[in-house]
Amino acid sequence: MRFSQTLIPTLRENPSEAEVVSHKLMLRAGFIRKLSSGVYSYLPLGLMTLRHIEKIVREEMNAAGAQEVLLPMVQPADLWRESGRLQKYGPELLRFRDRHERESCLGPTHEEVITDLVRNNVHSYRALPLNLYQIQTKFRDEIRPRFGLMRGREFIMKDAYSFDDTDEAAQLTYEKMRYAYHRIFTRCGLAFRAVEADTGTIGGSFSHEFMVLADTGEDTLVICPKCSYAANMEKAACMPPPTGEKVAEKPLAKVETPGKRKVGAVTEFLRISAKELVKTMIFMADGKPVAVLLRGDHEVQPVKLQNFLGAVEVELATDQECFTATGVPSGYLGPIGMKIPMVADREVLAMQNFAIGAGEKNYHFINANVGRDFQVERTADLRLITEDDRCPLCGAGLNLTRGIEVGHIFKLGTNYSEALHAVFLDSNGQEKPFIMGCYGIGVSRVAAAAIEQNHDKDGMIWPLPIAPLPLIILNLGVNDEKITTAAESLYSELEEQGMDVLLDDRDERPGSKFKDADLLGIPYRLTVGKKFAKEGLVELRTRKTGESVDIPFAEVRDKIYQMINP
RNA sequence: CGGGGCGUAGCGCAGCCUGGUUAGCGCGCCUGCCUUGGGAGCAGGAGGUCGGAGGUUCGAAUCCUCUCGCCCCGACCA
Repeated sequence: MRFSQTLIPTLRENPSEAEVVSHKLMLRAGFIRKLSSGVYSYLPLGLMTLRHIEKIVREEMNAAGAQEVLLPMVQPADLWRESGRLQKYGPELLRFRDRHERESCLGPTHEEVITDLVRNNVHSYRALPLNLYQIQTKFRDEIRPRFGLMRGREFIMKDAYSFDDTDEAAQLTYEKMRYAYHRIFTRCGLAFRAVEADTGTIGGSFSHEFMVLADTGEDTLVICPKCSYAANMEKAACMPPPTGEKVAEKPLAKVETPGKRKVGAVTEFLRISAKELVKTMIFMADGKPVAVLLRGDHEVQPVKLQNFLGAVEVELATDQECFTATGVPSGYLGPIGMKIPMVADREVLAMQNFAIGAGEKNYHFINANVGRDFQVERTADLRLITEDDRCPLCGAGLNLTRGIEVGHIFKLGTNYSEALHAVFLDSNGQEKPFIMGCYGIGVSRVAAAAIEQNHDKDGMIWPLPIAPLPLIILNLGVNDEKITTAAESLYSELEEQGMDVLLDDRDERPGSKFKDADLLGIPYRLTVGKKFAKEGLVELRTRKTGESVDIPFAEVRDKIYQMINP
């Protein structure tokens, strides 16, 4: 590929629309251009990277026994009505009518279509297990697209759907996919972790998210450095509190705390730490108030509370809702005399002689104790895990890390097969719904995540397997016959050997070529310039390390070939 | 949808508040000279319905109304 003849519109300055580094760099390096909000065109270099990711995905999916298909992007609304998701999915599902006034939608995902395909064509346990995947453009009408390819409305996704006859078989399929995903992201050259995730509204027994580790990631992960434990913050379990030494219970006392409402103000006033106070927070769970008791320095994890209560929606109550529900102004709420259902975080049980709101304006109690002063019937792990917590499996200290979700695997069970009546006959002639799983990889997001994880101030630094090309050759003497001949012959020989090479044959000054080569992040760079003219040497530089070596021209081909095709 | 901000040349911006010749600047682009190992220099040049529509005015990039698009924060999410 010749730089001069390829559409690589590099930009010297950062486009004002971009906020995150992958977005900025993809625009600057001429990988993508925006058409409209959340919708991007892929230019040659961007597409080359996507193709490399896709190739790895295909190879590993095929190796895991999955078969590639390509499903329609335009889908009939009736199918979505049948699964019940036409209502549930909400405005993220882009709907429209065709010329015959038929209701249609753009596929944000393909559970319905695949289940329809399978129910019409697979009827026997003999055909199972079946695992079908596709690499397709999805459209989700996101409320707020942002961060370039990281959260576009249109994006490329690999999605696979598995169909099994028994739970054990489905479990095996799930494990195969988990293994395939490990191989895929490893082969992409990315640092990642698989974490336990909340199954969310999809339900099902379990789910793992594959997270590319990057400081700029949107999600926070909890990782144990000693054992294999890794989880999403939403899911991360907190160890039950240690049953410490019991100390003597002090008498409960009421103290005036005028105007002290926030934890910080109360503890400062009482000269105690937040760990010696139990705060009472009111949440509205599907419209009904619930009081949550929590150690002063902890925070509620709403998803845990939601799951514990079996609620669809959980929200922190407003001050008004608090007062209406309890008759006490927020800030002085306490468990004693609480009129509404209460639930305590487990950690509260380990506390003694702690402060609480008195349930009366401008007063708190000190030296309160569970059991003596009030009862808690329901306790659970409800709080957000912190850096001070210990691994729930092995007890080691935990690390919190940022990550970007690039893959998600779910065991779906029979949710969709039952809704769409997708059934088969088992060996006993019994009709049964397929046991399904679904497995997604955000292909375009992988590219963005790779940049978030691998870049420096000069530009991208692509891992070799997914780089648009492995090598760029800089001709620093386009007006020098000797240098040009050498660069051109090197280029054509390597291309003949089947290697993708970008030849910078532009009539630009050396500085510009170096800057662009860095920006594009191509792993290896060969410079043919004045050192060649004088001494017959070309410079080989590694983008990641910045290390360079001078190599006699005659040895370069072999050296390159070894490095790039190990 | 709520809050904030921005649309002026391919990119980044100034000008707008306080209306007044031909709308500027840097980068990029084209031509020539010169230069050639980390985004050189000189000279010349092309490129604008000032997002769009309507209004106020002798006169609108500038003031008013409407509208479209984009970005950021929040709720939501691969």
